[in-house]
Amino acid sequence: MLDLTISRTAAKASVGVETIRFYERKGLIEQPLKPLGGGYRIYPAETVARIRFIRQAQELGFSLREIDELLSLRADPAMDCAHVRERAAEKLEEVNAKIDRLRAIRSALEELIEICPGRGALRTCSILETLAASGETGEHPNASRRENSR
Amino acid sequence: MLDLTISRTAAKASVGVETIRFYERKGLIEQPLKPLGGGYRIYPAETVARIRFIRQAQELGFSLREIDELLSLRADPAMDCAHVRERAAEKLEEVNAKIDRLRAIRSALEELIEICPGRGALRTCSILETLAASGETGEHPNASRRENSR
DNA sequence: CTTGACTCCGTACCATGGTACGGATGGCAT
DNA sequence: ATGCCATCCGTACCATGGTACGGAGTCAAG
Repeated sequence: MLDLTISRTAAKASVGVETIRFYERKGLIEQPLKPLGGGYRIYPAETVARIRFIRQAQELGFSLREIDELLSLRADPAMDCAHVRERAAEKLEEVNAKIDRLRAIRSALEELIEICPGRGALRTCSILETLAASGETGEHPNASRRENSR
Repeated sequence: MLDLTISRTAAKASVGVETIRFYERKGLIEQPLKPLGGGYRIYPAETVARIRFIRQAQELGFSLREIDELLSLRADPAMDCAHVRERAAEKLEEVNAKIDRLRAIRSALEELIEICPGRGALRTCSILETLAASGETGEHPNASRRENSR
């Protein structure tokens, strides 16, 4: 198989060359050493998987910083396992919360599809109304002092 | 109940005042009319729900443009129902894809948590390795030559 | 009728996540 | 040895999604 130069790596990972360099600068992927004696860098196949993971995680609303945290979670003898476990559990909570919210949106979309062309379609219904079950939470540490009187 | 001025609306929705103005400029929420005879704008309660939805959807990786599309999906007599249905079905596909990817990440995290502190922990395992099942797909129409767009 | 907090509006600035550009260098086929 | 493309590296620029700021107007209490 052909060596993974940067442009071939980029093509396999479905990103541009500049994106790979950008991730290297950000420390998300490791820049391979230049071959001794000069020449071009060769990337390990794992880099392709890593970039793909980055892009997928981004579409799920994780920032590059968070993705870096996810990627550095590894169970190996060089890591403090209790720490890894703890961080993984936190991430797991976030992921579960996202799944729940996506499921709520999914239900709303399904209801919309079901209602829409059914009969005379005289019923009105938007995503927001369908989602109305979503509860009230706390206030924000911002704005309006003097909440009383008026 | 007290009138929802912009700062009270912002507090209820857990965002800053400036964020509301920004969303108005972008057309994501409608700016209420100023009361005739001058004075401050009063926001309908629905705006709070709308803003909360926007923030949640953002955390799920939707852009403001996409969120606008989601919010404008409504089954009502003024809309072309077949069109709404079609767009809703597209969004539903996206949402399902996101749920699937999150589930894969969840499994990886669970495996990590399970493996990590178990025994001698001599096994090495990262999220990426755990996710290795995620398949290879095609190449990108990118790479060599800088003449492409996205 | 003054004071202090809030609104309104325009414009400027900021962080994140890239994209593009340009000059120097490397690889390789003719 | 000469093109021609790709790599390398630094710097500049860009879009998105806000955040901050300044000045003028508004409201309500004292």
